[in-house]
Amino acid sequence: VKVLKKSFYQKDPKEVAKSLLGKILVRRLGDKQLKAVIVETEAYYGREDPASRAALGAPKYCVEMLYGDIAKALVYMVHANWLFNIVAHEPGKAGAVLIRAVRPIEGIEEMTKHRKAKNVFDLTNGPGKLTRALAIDRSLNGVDVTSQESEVFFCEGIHSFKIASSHRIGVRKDLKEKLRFFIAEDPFVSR
DNA sequence: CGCCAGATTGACT
DNA sequence: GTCAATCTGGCGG
Repeated sequence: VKVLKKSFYQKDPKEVAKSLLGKILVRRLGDKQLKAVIVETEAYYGREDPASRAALGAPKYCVEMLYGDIAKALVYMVHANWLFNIVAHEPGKAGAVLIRAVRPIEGIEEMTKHRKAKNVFDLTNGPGKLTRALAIDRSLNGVDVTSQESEVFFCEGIHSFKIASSHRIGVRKDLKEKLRFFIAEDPFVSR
C-alpha cells in the first residue's frame, strides 16, 4: 500500500479536499483493518472562515490544531457526533478537511457491529455515521495519518471518477465559495 | 453552575 | 418535508 505523504497535506485545504476523494481511509483496530474509499469532503479555513472551528467559541484545542502541524487527525464533537478532520494547509496558514462520507470496502461486518444500519449504503454516508462505524473518537485526536503504524492513515486509491461540488452542508454562515466536494453519482455520498 | 450553540441524526407527518 | 434528542466546551453570573 502507498501511504499518502505529509506533503500531500501541505496545500490549500480546498485542494486537499479534492485530492482526498477516491483515496483509501484505513482504520487499524487491533489485528483488524477497516478500509473505505473517501467519497465526500469539505474544506475549512482559519479565523477568516465563519464556519471554522477556529472561529470564536470553538474548543481551544481545535483552534490550536487548525493552525498547527499538518497531517494530523482532528476529532471533536458536534451535535453528539464525532467529526473526523485532517489538518491540512500551506505553511503559516490554517485549515482542515472534513471527511463527510466514505464507501466501505473492507471490514463491513465489523463496521456493522459499531453502528447498526438498514443497509450498507446507510452505514457511512454521513460525517457522524462514519466515525461510529469506524470507531473514531476523541482518542484518535492528534494521530499522525502518514504512518502505517497509526490507528488511522490514508492510502492511494481509485482515480477515474467525476468530482462535483456544492456549498458546505449544515453550516450557519458559509463562505461564497463552494467548499464541499464529492464523487458524482456515488451512492455513498450523504444526502 | 446553568445556559446555549453547533461542520448531525433518526424518527415521524 | 419537519422536529427533537444528543454531548461538549465556552461563556456569563
